[in-house]
Amino acid sequence: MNIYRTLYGAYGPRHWWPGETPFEVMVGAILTQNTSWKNVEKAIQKLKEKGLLNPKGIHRLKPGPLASLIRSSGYYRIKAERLKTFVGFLFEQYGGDIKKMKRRKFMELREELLGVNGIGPETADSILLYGLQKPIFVVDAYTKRILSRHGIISEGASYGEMQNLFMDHLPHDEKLFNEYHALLVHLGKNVCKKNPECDICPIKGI
DNA sequence: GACCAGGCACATC
DNA sequence: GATGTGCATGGT
Repeated sequence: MNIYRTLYGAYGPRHWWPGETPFEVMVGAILTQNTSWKNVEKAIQKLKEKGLLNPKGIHRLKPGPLASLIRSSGYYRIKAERLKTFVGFLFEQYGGDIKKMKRRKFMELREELLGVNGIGPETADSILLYGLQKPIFVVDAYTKRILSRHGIISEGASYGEMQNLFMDHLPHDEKLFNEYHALLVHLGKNVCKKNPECDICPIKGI
């Protein structure tokens, strides 16, 4: 919590995860797997231009054409399949209705998502937190790097261990989890990269 | 021309 | 359970 307060004091609210709709956030969560957000934005933009950035639009597209639209996000063939699989799940279980999905108990939904091929823990948690406003903490490469570099966790720590570290010590508040993770990403992107020695890192020594 | 970026599945031991 | 590999574009 001290780290959170320090980061918030340094950078203020980040208003994070760009995306006009929950579905857009979910698509972004899959496309950004091991990929820079800039490349994902271009792919999202293409889908938008074609009016296909909605469950029906993706559902009707064939993998080939979908792959060429999302080419800029890398791994485009496998990601086209993953989007198709996810949207297939959305229609199969929830009739293609995000609102219906949102009404599901979220820890049970999390298990369902993890069962979908192409959705791992980070993607599932991003969908839940940033797409559906559920109180779950998202761990990503930035989070892991920052925690291990400051000696808060060991390098080999698992996803669950890192997630529990936050969730065991913080109130389960969606807004807090959202903001906290966003601040960690901001720190990772804008500070750690330029200062690998951590001299100017605001959370040094906390 | 390396190296990296908001992972995941799958094979193998 | 741990470790290794394929997937692919675009920026530095």
